[in-house]
Amino acid sequence: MIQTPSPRHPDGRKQRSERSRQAIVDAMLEIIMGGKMEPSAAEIAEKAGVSARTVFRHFEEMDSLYSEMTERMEAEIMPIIQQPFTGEGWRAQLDQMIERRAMIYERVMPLKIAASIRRFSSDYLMLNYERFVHLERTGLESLLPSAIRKDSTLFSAIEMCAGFQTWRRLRQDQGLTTQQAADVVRLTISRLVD
Amino acid sequence: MIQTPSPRHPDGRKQRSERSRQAIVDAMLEIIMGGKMEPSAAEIAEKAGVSARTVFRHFEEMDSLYSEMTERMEAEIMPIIQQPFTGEGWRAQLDQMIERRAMIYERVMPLKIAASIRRFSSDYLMLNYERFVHLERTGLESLLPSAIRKDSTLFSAIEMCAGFQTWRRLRQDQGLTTQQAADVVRLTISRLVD
DNA sequence: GATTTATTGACATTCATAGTGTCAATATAT
DNA sequence: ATATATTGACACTATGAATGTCAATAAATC
Repeated sequence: MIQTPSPRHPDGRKQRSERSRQAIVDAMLEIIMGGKMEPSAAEIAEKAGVSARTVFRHFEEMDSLYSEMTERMEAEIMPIIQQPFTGEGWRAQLDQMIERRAMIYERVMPLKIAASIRRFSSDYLMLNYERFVHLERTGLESLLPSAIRKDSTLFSAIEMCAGFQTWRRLRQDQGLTTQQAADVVRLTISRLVD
Repeated sequence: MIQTPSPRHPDGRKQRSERSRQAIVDAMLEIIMGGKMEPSAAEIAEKAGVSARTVFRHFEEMDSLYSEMTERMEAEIMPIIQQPFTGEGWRAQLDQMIERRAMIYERVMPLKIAASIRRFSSDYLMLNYERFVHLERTGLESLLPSAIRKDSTLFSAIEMCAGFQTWRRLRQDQGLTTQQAADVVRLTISRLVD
């Protein structure tokens, strides 16, 4: 990360550099959101309006680019995740969490898929994938009553239902709409906790 | 597929060719089952004890190799799938189907993952992926009573629980044992159908 | 406006992978 | 011994990830 000393009017050359860098990440996001799961550096460069050499001036390797993209995505969804629940009681809060996750997963789906299909050839992406699954689990642990948490089969079932890959399967593999997918997750989880 | 006229004693040269071909598919399976999700043609050739050129003599492209691997896998699991259910009633048969699927999914998991991470850059693998999901669905449709089939939310929930990607998530992402994963699937489906 | 400094473009290059053409080497059949 | 099929070895192309180098361009300074 470039540490800028924040002068009164920053260096125009440094601003140009930062514009290039952001354009590259923007291009990556646009290409993946547009449905191409495996953009090449050349494609990203072309969309960003820079040369391929410049892509590798700003990002040491493709993994760095995925990393920046992930940070951008997480910066976007963190405010949603960190919002306190308004519901009274864990059931109402669980409902809210499911609702939020549906929205979040829908938003980041192409990016998550793009990263996940590369995870076997990238230590960084594999660790990041595992970290996300871990966050999914701890998010539930912080919410569910101890009786459910202690029942590992039940807890794992809820964790499975509330995870990104399950959402992706409902939406992409089973072809459900956002509403239908949300209905399926709600139904399954309600049967498990009741 | 090579159409052999089945002579009394087949041509030694043709037998040699067939041995090479099987060695290549065997090598592919061994490398993937050994945990390397993205074997290169060079790696496959080396393990098969043939040259890389020979790999591309027998298989026009890598997709053809995945195709043969898939056929090999399906030939192996078809007898299990086609076995008639012994249980009385759809609930008992559903239990048996879940049991069989757990076994089948466990067996083919590395191959399925290896194929699935390439599906966005291969029409063949994408179609094959979608065909598999379709088979998962129709397998359930042939078994479940019409009341459940008509409730699309409920049916989709069961379909989700009984699918390969859910099994993969439980085993790989959530780190459950085969037994624990089967317990989760049984619990979730029993809550849905009861 | 000239000069300096930083950023980028253009190009050649390497390495890995998928894939192909060609010819010699080897295995098998006659 | 000769003919035929299969394969190995090698050179090659294309694509993608990545790097080195130098000129072109943009921005800052004098």
